[in-house]
Amino acid sequence: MIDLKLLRDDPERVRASQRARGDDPALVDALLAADEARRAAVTAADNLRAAQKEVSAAVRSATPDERPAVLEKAKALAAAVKEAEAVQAVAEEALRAAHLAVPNLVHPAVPPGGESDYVVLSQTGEVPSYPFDVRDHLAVGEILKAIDTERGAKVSGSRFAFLTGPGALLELALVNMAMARAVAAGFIPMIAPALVRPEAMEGTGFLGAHSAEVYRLADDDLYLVGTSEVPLAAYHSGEVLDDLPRRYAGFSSCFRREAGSHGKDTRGIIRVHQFDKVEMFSYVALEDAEAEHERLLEQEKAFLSDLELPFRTIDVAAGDLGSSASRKFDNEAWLPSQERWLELTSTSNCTDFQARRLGIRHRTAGGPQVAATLNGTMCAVSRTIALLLEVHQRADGSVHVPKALRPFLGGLEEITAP
RNA sequence: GGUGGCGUGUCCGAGCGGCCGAAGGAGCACGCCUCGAAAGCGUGUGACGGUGCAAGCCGUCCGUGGGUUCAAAUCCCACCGCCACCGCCA
Repeated sequence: MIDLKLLRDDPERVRASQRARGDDPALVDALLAADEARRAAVTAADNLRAAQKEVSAAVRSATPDERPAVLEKAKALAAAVKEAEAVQAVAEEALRAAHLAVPNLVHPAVPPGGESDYVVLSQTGEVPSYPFDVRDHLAVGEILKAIDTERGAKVSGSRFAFLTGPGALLELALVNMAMARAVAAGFIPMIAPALVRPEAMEGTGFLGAHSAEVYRLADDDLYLVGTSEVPLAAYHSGEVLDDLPRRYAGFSSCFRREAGSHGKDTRGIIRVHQFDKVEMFSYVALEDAEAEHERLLEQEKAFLSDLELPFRTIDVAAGDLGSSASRKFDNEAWLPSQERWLELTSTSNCTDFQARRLGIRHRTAGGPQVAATLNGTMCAVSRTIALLLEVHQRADGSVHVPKALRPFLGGLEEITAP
């Protein structure tokens, strides 16, 4: 939710943000109107309530013969209050709906336009060339007996896989490495629930445009999270925090229906319904949000560098931002089998948008203030494994293990076919 | 799943249907005392919304949502959560 005070002060800024996203600026004017309607309703109801309180107090002190008349008056006012409160409730609900429809303000530096209008900020490492025919990650994984998608499909359906032998060990190594780095950088490690209540899902904005992506357990009214951003953001919902920043690194399984991606990335484990992830999540003061965003980005870049994966960093265009994000950086690693860049990690600055929705504030000298929230992927495991297998493959099908990962694999320097 | 108990401000904790935004503590802040501190004493100390240039004024909030009533922290209902015991279970 955007700040309504800001909206009243500078509606044109919000309209401009809408245009940058390719969204409808009329939503802004609808919100302004709803805001005004609510204030009118609140004022009317407040005045009636004040009058009712007064008369109500007079009931006690009334003499027996004035009493019936006062009671009569009180009853009439009570009815009027009830009516005014109904009007207020309707106005408040209308405001809420209009409020939810307006996405976060886009940061001024964000490139305008759609999905393809991103700006490349940097490239780290060189695009590799191979003196042999490269295999894709699934082919490598099958040679090494690291991935079994056929049995994944037999047991659970398409887009499910077993990680076997070295694949399973690779996952544990990556998770441990990601956690170790997060801890060293001051993040509190967390094992987060993967099932959450509707409020957590709503509060983080995942039941809006992306609700078709989300698994729901209808019998229990619980949702399977697509990222531990959800439990980590909801963790402090409704709280006033004494001290910021708070930095968490959450590990959880992630579940995605991939409803709109039929036929896309169907081979291997690049796009699966279930994977594990280590996610960084920061709560900071609003004025520190940009610096924190850089910090998260640096963590992500260092992690990928240490895995010796070539990647580029892009500034995602306004039209491709999620509704909560004011700015988003993606790190895209080189996928040799397809000779293209593939999104591997991502970090979003949600400013105070998500926190306002979840009621997360912190104490300042000037009273409680809405916090800012940011999230960033440390390691999305399945996709990282896919890239390690592809990028570090050798002609004989064996795979080089990056130095930084070796301590987490018992010193193993290469993975070879069994 | 069953039975019983409980949810009040930063925390503990009291609260007869109206005089309760709410006693009393603790904590915290400031002041006095002190060479300094502790102790002691005094004062202050919630959030949100509306309105106003402002001081202020008005309204809402006692887990959440409904209901009864002129009037609800207080009575009724539902839900959520916590605790204890029993059953089941990794």
